[in-house]
Amino acid sequence: MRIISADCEVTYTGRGNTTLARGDRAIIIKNDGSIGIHNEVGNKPMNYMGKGCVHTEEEEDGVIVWRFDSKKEYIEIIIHEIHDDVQMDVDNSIKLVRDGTENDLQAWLLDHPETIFGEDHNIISGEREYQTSAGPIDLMFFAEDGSLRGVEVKRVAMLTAVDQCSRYIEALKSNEKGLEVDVTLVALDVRPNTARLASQRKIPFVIVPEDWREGEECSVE
Amino acid sequence: MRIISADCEVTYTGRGNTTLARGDRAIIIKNDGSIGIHNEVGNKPMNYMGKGCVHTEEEEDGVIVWRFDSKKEYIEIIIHEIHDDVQMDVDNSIKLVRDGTENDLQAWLLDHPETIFGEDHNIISGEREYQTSAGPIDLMFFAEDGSLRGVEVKRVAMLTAVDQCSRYIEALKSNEKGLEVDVTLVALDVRPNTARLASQRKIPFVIVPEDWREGEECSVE
DNA sequence: ACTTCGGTTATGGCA
DNA sequence: TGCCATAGCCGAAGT
Repeated sequence: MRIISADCEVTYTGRGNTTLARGDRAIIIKNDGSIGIHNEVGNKPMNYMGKGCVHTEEEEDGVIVWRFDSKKEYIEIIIHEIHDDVQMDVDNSIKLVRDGTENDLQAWLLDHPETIFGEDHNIISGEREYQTSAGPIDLMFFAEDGSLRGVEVKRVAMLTAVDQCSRYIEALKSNEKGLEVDVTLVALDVRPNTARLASQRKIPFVIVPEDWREGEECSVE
Repeated sequence: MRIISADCEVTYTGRGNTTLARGDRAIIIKNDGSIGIHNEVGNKPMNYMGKGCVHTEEEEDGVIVWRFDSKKEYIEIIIHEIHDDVQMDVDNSIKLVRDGTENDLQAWLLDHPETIFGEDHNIISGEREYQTSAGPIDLMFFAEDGSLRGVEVKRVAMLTAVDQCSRYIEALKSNEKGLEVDVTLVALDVRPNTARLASQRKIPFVIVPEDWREGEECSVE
């Protein structure tokens, strides 16, 4: 990647419009064609464009103009002065390994329905990504009495998670007529407003302890 | 900011856990204490931490270990070799100016209820951020006949926007008893699924032309 | 190509 | 400070 320190001004046009007045910035141009213009605060660039944009350069009235063009977006940088310009070579084949994602939590919950429904539950089986007319629900458990017990899993549950549950209930009630149906919200963290809304709508929610995996190892012993 | 090209490996612990095997990366440390570890793809760092984390450095068994510590998060970088290490000074006082945001659209719609309700509307007045028990709704218009006509504004409306409308209707109906109430979804783009859900729930929606501001200038003339 | 959804979302605004 | 909603969200997976 190429990293440039420059006195510059930036205009962006595309999904919105932005202008950035003249000043010193760090410009990062990566090999995949993505570009970011950084100030001294935070990880997000002030301006940016995704992979695959085309970089052109020309001189107009004594200043250099860089243009970055994708189909529907456009950045123009007026370069008044370049202070520094370095090249850094970087490995891009090695992938980051994630652990403790929502995906992991889902898989774990599938094997631990007692976390959701209590030790005396009557769940026979369960599956992931059960299809409903409102989209796939994270987990679906099947109980001895024939009832369907859906579960929406989140790391952090906010208001929209409750809305999702409502949509699934709506869909299941109209499609699985005659069957007993409920949907439970399960998360590591449920915000106060979210808990309130869930209660209002009679949607049960369960908070999973942060150390769910450690708890697992203990219970195995 | 300081930018380092280094052969390194990274572990992150906090909201989740990640590991990144040894390889060449670009490490950006900003003055506000944020840090990002970049590969050659995209604008997002592979690993990162927000402003205010504390940087310590020590040597262990011949390799250098950098630690970045905030209250609840933690990054450890094992530095095998530093290829390059540059300092770039950057202006951080100049703000990015945005235009055409949802905020601008809201302000414009407040002055143009006909866009939402048609030329023969009976709106007397309107205000922004009208408080409901489900949070503030973007716009509230007051009609001649005393009815309340809420508007949720989005640039791009997805399913969650419909859910928001439902929440506001829920809240308004229970708190403004006796008054006629409706909520309209207004956006530059309403996705097909979103339109379907809105129709199902009898929530009207309006698509504003992309050139709404230009249209304004024309109609003024 | 487009849509949908998770994310260590980040970031700003407001209570 | 904590909580909520937006974002030019990004990026990935499925269709």
